[in-house]
Amino acid sequence: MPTRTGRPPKISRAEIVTAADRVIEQDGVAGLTMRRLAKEVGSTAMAIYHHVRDKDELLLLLLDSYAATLPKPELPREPRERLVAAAVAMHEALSARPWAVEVLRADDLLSVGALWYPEHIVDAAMRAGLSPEEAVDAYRIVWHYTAGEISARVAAGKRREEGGTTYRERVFADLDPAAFPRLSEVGERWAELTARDTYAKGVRALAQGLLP
Amino acid sequence: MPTRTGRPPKISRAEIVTAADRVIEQDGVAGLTMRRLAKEVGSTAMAIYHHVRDKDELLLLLLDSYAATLPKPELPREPRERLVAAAVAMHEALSARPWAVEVLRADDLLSVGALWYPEHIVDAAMRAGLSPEEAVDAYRIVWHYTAGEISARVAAGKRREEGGTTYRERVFADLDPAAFPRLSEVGERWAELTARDTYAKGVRALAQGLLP
DNA sequence: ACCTGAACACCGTTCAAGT
DNA sequence: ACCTGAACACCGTTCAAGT
Repeated sequence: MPTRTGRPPKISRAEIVTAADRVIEQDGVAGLTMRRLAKEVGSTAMAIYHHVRDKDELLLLLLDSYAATLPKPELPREPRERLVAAAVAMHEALSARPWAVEVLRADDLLSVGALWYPEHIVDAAMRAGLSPEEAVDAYRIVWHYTAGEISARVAAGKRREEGGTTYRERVFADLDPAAFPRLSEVGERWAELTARDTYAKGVRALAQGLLP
Repeated sequence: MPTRTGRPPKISRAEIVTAADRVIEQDGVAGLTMRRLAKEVGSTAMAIYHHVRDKDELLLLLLDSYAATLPKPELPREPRERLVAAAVAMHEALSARPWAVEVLRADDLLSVGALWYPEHIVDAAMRAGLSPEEAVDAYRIVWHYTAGEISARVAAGKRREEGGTTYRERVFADLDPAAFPRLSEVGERWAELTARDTYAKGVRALAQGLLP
């Protein structure tokens, strides 16, 4: 074992990661800047680059550290219910850290610690009788739906925070009933209807449509 | 009609919008900066602010101008097929301008000119026998899936461009077969399997699961 | 009325120098 | 080996001044 020499470190990778998590909790991902993070760890922005290659790597570290804490619930035996339960668990994990979706969108699969979810969704699909290829398709379809739902939820939250009439409201306000009879029919109830949580409904539909 | 006085304009809103579309076509949304756009219209960044409130408004204008050009295909009569066809058309429209999803994620509905899609998806769902509430749920679920699929596609494209081993590949490389038997089984074929276009398969599953 | 240039308050990151 | 400060090359946007 080589003797470590030189100046002893003031900050560690672990410290940086927990500080970053704290910053995101307070100010959102957009609030996580290298300078702000430096302040949080009581150092300078440039010191961080000595422990982490760049901001992207930091986000991946953050992801892994969060993934490690995820619960691995007992899943029902019946294949269709099993798939739905695993998907709902994945959705819950992401709901707690919605920024993770933005980081993960790059890959249609979660980080190391979160492989549990795809594993069990693929497993459920295969237990239901799908081939490996079909099971992977099923997982990806569920993932796209899940990621899309979370993204919309995040965006809707931001919109509500900012307040004011949204583009959507203005669009609905001067809607031509002749051209859009169905949307006009729903009309003003749109906001109320779109606030409902329909995630589970969607996964159940997917499970029914995808599994034999 | 009041007489317009003062310095005649050198650039117009329409010019700005078409220039912005050109910039995005060449350099992607990330490449669309006010300074870059100014160069494209042959003016200064600040001149643009005289025609457009801010960058967000510019993106909405861009969206509307694109939406106006969208085809409105004849749809099949049979409700389930009708829903699938409308969704596929929406997916195609977004595939051609993937940045639109990023702008639209804010609202779970398209811009004025693109209302055609939700209108017909809701219509198909109601023709199939769903209540207005259920039909809106169905639309939103289809929208989340569609947006998620496009986002993943965009991200995958970027990843491929940048090249090099991705995080995902590294994750798969040292996969514990005991902990993740199903994923290990698929293993190296993952990249090949996830490259397949499964959008239509997903919508068909949704249609089957959501409609009576 | 429309356009311009300089400037502000930010980014992530590099570089050369310190301890 | 680790940290620092100054600096670079960017952002979107504001402001005061020009034509």
